[in-house]
Amino acid sequence: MAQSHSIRILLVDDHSVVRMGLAAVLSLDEELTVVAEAEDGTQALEKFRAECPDVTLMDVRMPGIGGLEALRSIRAASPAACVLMLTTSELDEDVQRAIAAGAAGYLQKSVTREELVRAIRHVHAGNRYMPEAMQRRLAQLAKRKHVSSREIEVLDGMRRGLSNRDIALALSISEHTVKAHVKAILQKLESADRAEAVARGFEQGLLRVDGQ
Amino acid sequence: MAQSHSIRILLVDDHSVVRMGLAAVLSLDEELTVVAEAEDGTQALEKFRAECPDVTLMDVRMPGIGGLEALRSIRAASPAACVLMLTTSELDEDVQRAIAAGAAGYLQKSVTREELVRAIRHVHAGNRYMPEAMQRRLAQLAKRKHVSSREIEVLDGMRRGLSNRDIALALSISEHTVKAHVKAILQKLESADRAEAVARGFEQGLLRVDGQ
DNA sequence: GACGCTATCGCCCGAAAGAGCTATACCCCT
DNA sequence: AGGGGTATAGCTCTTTCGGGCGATAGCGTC
Repeated sequence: MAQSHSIRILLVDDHSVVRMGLAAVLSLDEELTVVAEAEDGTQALEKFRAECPDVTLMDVRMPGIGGLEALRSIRAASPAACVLMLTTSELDEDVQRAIAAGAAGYLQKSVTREELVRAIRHVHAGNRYMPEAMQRRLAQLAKRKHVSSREIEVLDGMRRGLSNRDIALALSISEHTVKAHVKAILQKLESADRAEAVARGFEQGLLRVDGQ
Repeated sequence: MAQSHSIRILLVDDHSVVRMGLAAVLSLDEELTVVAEAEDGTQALEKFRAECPDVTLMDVRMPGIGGLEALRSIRAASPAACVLMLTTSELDEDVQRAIAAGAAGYLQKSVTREELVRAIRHVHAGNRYMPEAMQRRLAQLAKRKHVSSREIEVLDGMRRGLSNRDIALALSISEHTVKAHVKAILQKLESADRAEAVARGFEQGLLRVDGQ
């Protein structure tokens, strides 16, 4: 079998157009072979198990089980899995999470053919791949204060227009505690009031349009 | 020339991967010819002028001059232009604006090859093309109360954490007027307070992560 | 074990927000 | 000419918010 020096690739993206684009780009290189495609996280895990690809190219944002969860599942099933994450938007939060979850690299979809191929070879060789723009973003991200999960629950209450008291009721804690959380949130997000905090939440990917 | 029955197409998308995917999809059909590609709004207008394509496939969201403005420019230059807008997210606000700006149709990037080709033929024949999902979205959208541009300015002030007085100063109007606007915004967006209003603003595409 | 971070709970207080009410002037469309 | 939407402006009142000042307890790390 002459496949030993061929890089076997799994494509995961909910947009068929993007899958076709990636397939077209990759087919130009003899060494790269797309062995399977998936259009959501569940399929991705199935195909991964079935094909054991050398490299997985996966969109971060997908309906249903998102790319991040799929990444975690894959890495759980096969810790050595080599997964390159793709993103349209550069929603910061995701980059960090993906790295933490063991992504081998992170790319924007605006990537050129050359860089994409380079990235695939790079991660296949066992390295990490992170474009400069992303690195800068990560650096910025690292500067940001970490917002705890409890605080995000409170922030989500604000986003839904709840008063401190209502949030307290919803979370079964005292209003004073909620105020303490709100205060911490405003500090961490450098916001003057809850409205700005909610805006920052969206900007930083802590809150999502599609309802978390 | 046997080109009379060939549909000449201009592709506009900032993601090269997507352009290649579209090109790959379209090349499967003999009748469809991609005559040019552009990766931003400015280029789109240039290429449009140079090639006078029968159909333009354009992404809504692009860096710099967005797809909507490009659409307007093209329609201004050539009112009969046939432009199909493509979108990743289904950010509601844009659909409506694109229709208003004279788009011949609206597609999501998750579209199948068949539907894409059908859509192109359809609009080339002079019809409008709007998938059911989009139509439903438009219907929902129509129910929403229209937020005036002045109100969006005020909403943007809230998003930046400004108090009513600060917004008043920034817009050179009285604080009372700002309060009136805020009240109108809360009503229209069915929000309990400014925090929820800001959240709705993001959800409805009135506010954007990338800074409007 | 000490430190840091988090979650929890407490009080006081001034400033801001939002509800309720009214009113004028403008523009566009019918 | 009239009606609907918008922008502007004013008033009062109650609620909420956010700042400032605390405190205790748990959990993980160094």
